[in-house]
Amino acid sequence: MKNQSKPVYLKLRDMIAAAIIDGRYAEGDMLPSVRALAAEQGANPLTVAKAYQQFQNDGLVEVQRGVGMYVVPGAAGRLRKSEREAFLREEWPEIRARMDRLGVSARELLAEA
Amino acid sequence: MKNQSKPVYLKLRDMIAAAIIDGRYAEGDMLPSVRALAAEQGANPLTVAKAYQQFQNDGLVEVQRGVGMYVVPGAAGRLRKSEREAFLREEWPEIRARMDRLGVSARELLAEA
DNA sequence: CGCGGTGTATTATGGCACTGAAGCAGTCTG
DNA sequence: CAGACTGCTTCAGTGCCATAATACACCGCG
Repeated sequence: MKNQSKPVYLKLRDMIAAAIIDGRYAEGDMLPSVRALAAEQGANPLTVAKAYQQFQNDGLVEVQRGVGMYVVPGAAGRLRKSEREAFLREEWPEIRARMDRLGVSARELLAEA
Repeated sequence: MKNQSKPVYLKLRDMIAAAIIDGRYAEGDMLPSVRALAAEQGANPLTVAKAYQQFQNDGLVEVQRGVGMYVVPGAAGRLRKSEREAFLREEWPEIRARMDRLGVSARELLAEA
């Protein structure tokens, strides 16, 4: 029902963001090259570059031309913080309203953990 | 952060679905004509028709040619049920994983209610 | 019947996002 | 310098979305 086909570059972006937050791409580490990640994910190098671009703009990764892209110190924390705020501010209210309309109990779902 | 620009016809679809579930378009009622709703929402009649089309396909709305489109009896319940299932199956797991990663606790979410 | 209200089909057009292919530019290593 | 790696730029193709302008088919009412 819901169109779950997000653009590839956004899926990659989320994938990378999760990896940074979880520390699988540690601060100071070099990210996989666009070509390497593209090959691994079966995507186009340009599409990967577009995903990386998002992080550059936010200053979470730094580019060394001809070398690679590095995770900036503090990136994991800042990323978690900003995503957390964005989630609470923009996504949760809608989700909550949706759950109420559909008769889904938030308390019930959150208790399962 | 999250791209909130969904296609117009999907936004209309969600808007109408919410109205049906909430009973603002009651079962047996006639929906606004494509031209009327288009004018009201500043959209194109064809785009509205495309949104309505979704509900016809699911048998939630019946067309009386030359008259209008009517909400089928039981539509609200069926719609709520199917959306509820889709939500729990497709959206909730991702939301839950996201919350865990971002360190959002159930407690702080439920406190707002 | 005639008129104005419904939804629908057709065709064309412009815009935009996504993806892709090839090549350019910078850096490191030997 | 030569080669192999990096990211980046440019040009192009594809498909979806939204819009528009018509035209058609049906119904209810006077």
